[in-house]
Amino acid sequence: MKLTMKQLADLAGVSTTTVSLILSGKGERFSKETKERVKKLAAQYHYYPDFYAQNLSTKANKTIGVIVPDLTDFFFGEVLKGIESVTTKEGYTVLLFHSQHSPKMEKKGIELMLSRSVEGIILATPYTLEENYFKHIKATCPILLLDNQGNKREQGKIDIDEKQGMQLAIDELHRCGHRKIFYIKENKKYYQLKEREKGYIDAMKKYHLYHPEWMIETDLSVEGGYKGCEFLLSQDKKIDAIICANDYMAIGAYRSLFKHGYRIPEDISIVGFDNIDMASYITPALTTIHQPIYELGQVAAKSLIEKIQNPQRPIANKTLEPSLIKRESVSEKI
Amino acid sequence: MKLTMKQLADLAGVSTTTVSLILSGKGERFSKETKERVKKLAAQYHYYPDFYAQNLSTKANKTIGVIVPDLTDFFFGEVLKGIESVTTKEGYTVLLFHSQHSPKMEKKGIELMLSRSVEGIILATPYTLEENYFKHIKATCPILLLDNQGNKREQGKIDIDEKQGMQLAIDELHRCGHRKIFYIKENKKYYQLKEREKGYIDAMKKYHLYHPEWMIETDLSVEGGYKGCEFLLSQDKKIDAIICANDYMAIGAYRSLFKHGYRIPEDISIVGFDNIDMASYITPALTTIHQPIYELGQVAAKSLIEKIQNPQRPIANKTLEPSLIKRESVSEKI
DNA sequence: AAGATTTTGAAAATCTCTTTGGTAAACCGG
DNA sequence: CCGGTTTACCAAAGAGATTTTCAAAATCTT
Repeated sequence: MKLTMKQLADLAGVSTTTVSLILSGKGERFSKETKERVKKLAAQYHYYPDFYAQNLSTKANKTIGVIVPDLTDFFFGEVLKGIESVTTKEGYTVLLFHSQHSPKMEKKGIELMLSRSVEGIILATPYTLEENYFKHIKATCPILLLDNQGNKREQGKIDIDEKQGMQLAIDELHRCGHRKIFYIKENKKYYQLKEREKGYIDAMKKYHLYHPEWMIETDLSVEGGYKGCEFLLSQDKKIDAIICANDYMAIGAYRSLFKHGYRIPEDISIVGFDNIDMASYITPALTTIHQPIYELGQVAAKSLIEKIQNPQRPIANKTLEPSLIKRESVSEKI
Repeated sequence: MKLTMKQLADLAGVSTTTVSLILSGKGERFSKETKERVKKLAAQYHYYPDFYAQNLSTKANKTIGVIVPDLTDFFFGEVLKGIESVTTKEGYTVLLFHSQHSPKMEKKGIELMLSRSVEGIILATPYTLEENYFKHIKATCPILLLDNQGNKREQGKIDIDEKQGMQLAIDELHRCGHRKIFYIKENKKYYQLKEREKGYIDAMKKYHLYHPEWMIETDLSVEGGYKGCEFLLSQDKKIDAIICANDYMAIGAYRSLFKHGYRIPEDISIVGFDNIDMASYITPALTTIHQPIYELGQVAAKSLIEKIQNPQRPIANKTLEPSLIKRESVSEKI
């Protein structure tokens, strides 16, 4: 049912050369009539070149591969949007792969990318890649690790300074007069969370406030935040403020606090982490740490495209800075 | 830098036929040594066949194309997850395209899909397709319209009964004794929203409660819901309940009501629409209409794959039923 | 009008794989 | 030891584009 170029050429009474050159805009040298006849027929029959055949000869497909563990996660969704904003501007197409949090799938994704000769890869997953395999990929096409494990690669790493974000949160709480600052955390899943925890510990030590038992471990989800907060309240401790490892957890904490009749921020202050959309919509609006995730995606895509265009130049490592978004969930005690 | 099959064959001292057959598992007829030698070399050099060349000869790529306007929208994200859950089970790969709410981009996406010889297409965008073009696509590969405009195609349409959802909401409010039921709506963007509005009008008429001025038009967003509610409150009318055209708007309405000191649901009841994750996390948890969106994606993918496997059989139209999720935002007045 | 030049378009090589149709060597029964 | 079967492998023909090279026709020069 699909027309080949040969068939179209026969229809127009010309050779495939002619069709190819005219349709790709390189055919000024042909007579006006020929050009128009070919173009008209192509449109009429909805002709479009076969992508596979095209690639086989040209090898320049203006495609970059992006591998993420989970699209529905706010973080990766945002990163992807950032990436797409620059790729579309630069005329690149994104080939997306969804590893579903499985390192095995991730490897499959990389193979998929390589077999499709993408011009570059952005790997936004948190697993460590075997060193040899990484080298092999790098020999084939540029690859960029986004917010990855923190494994000490010499180049091609883009991330956010998570520790700094936690500093910001604690500095603000301290400035507002809070001292008993608890942390609802999770530490299995991602490298980032370990960094946040380190940040908490360092900052609390800085103010001589560090107590290991002020850290509550739970799941990284609304439900987890709820449970963590319930546990905390059950202990009958005096609480000034709670920092949650992400905004979802903070939303869970809200639910628990409301249930027990606490007022936010009058009784207990809350700080989240990530600045998801919802953070500004809940009541009271959540004070949180903004992670420049969209920018992270943009910077990554820019770096990669630059590398594609100048293969000899190395990809610079980049670390972006988070910022504090003050809203309504922290009270000024002083 | 990338090895071709020919190079690998030379390395192993065999022909490309041999390599091809062995690596694709169709080479039992070769000697054990040859098989092992080839496999070992392939692994050692990380060989994988060029996807484009492969497709050029085989034409069976086990890929279906999915076109959505916006990935970050809850609805499309959920649909995509539903689709992927069945495609991966059936061994199909999804080629995703993001039309960014532009009909022009959408056409480009379709062309992309066709030029890559996908075996089928799921079009999840709300625009009407020119009839001729639609026929052309259908002649090339199966296509399925997901929750589309409601344009009267004879086949290949899958959607949700939005009107029924609104009925459910109003029946429940009425049952609970609410009479002054307002509707915060938007009606420019999607076909679905028009259906919801029709559903509101029909159901209100059924109970002889219909007043056109009880419908407030605003944007389809948290911000829009907030503004719509502010406007409503400014009118000093007696309000029993507010239905919002989606959950985001309901979250906006919460914010406005809290600001003015109203209690939900004691003073005013709220019903949302869509059942997004957040709906169960906010306080009070939002009573809403669950749209079987994930299932919608699943049904669509199943239908399409069935069509691919039995091309002669037509795709059945399907309409899924929404359901009421009772939570905490509606009070029982009786 | 003969030779040079330009215009127009076709033939053929190329890209990498799959698959069909072989062939050469080994083996086997009689 | 000869025709027939197996075993183990290869050559070559596609698949549908792009692109270089080359040839015929038209036009220009003097």
